[in-house]
Amino acid sequence: MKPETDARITDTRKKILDLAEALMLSRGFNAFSYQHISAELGVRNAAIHYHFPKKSDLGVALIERYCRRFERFTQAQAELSPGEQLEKYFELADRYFGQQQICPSGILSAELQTLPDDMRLQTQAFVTLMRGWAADIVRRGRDAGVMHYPGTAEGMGDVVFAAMQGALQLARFDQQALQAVKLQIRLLLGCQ
Amino acid sequence: MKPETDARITDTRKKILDLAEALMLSRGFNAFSYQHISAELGVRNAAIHYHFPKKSDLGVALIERYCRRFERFTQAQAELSPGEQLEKYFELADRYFGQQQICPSGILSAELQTLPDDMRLQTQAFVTLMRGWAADIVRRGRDAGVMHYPGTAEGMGDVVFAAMQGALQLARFDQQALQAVKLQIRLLLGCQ
DNA sequence: TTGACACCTTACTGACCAGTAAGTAGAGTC
DNA sequence: GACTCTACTTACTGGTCAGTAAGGTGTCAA
Repeated sequence: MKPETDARITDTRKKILDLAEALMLSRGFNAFSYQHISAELGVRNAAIHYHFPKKSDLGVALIERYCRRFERFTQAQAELSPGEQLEKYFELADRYFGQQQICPSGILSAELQTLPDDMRLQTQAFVTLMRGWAADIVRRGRDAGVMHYPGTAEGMGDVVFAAMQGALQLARFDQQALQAVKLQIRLLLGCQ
Repeated sequence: MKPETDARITDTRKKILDLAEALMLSRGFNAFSYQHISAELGVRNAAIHYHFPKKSDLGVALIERYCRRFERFTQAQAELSPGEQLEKYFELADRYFGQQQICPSGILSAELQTLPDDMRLQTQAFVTLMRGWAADIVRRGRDAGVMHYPGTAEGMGDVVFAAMQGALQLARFDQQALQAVKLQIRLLLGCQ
């Protein structure tokens, strides 16, 4: 039995992923290069290719990490009330906003047509996770009697997810927009 | 007095703009090149540079055209009822969806950090137009007693705008998502 | 002490990119 | 028939990009 799995995540590899993540969320996947990363990291270009032979390998690894992280995130929130879960969902967006970034699903779906197939599939999985969680929150909110809205939980979840993704993009022009959209969603869910 | 203004819009120039528009909405501004356009148009690369010396000139011209088009669009709808205006707003999105495209404000805000300054300014103007129109619709809808929602018209307008922008991106993964979001927005506005 | 391996480096390739300079063909003007 | 302007062309530059091949170095295990 080998103690591998996550043991082989070297320091450099993690730093590459961290830098690539920041670059992707602020500039987009197509708009950053291995040069951007290697210059910042103080290594040569080929060092990045050693860890991620193709750029799509880096992209897939990034989204996989998002998926794992988001699953840990939802599991950690599992015991909270739906209202608190919604606020945690909002806090995710706040964190992106604070770093002048947008939601990974926003960038990736905007660039989707130019992404390699493996990245597209992985993106789809990530979007499905985020969408599902939004629907879950509002479904449990309604079941618990603390959220009130017409239509289905899936429909309302999609509106919450889509509006938050759009709000992060809007916030690039108007700093207040994210707050405004969060407030309006709370009002629409009848939980404020 | 010269009869200029729009008279100098040649056929080629218009074709370039049309092709660039389609490319931008499906692939993004950074992800298409003058080669894409010239190959499709059967001219040489430099012909595009003749009409649009820098790529940012083409970008600015594109967004300016969007602004003019959107202003004509809202003026043409001025006499309709708020409910009908909302449906026209939705039809805009349907048209993008039908061509596997997303909203220009979606692409441009996602790529914003990599865009030249002149394009950023123009994008801001376009986003302001679209946002304002969404707020106008729901404000007049409430004033006319046909739409009902908590909070401010600006907040509700932002949610509608952001949700539609997000929905077009979501629709790249799930064909039903756009319909679902439109339906939910109608329900939230109490006009269905 | 030797060999294997992880983790880099140097040095390169070929593709693509935006952008430019100089020339040309045709249409319209005086 | 010379002049001018529009709308291109050919031919090129310099930069950036992802990706590769081959070599070096330090660590660790047998």
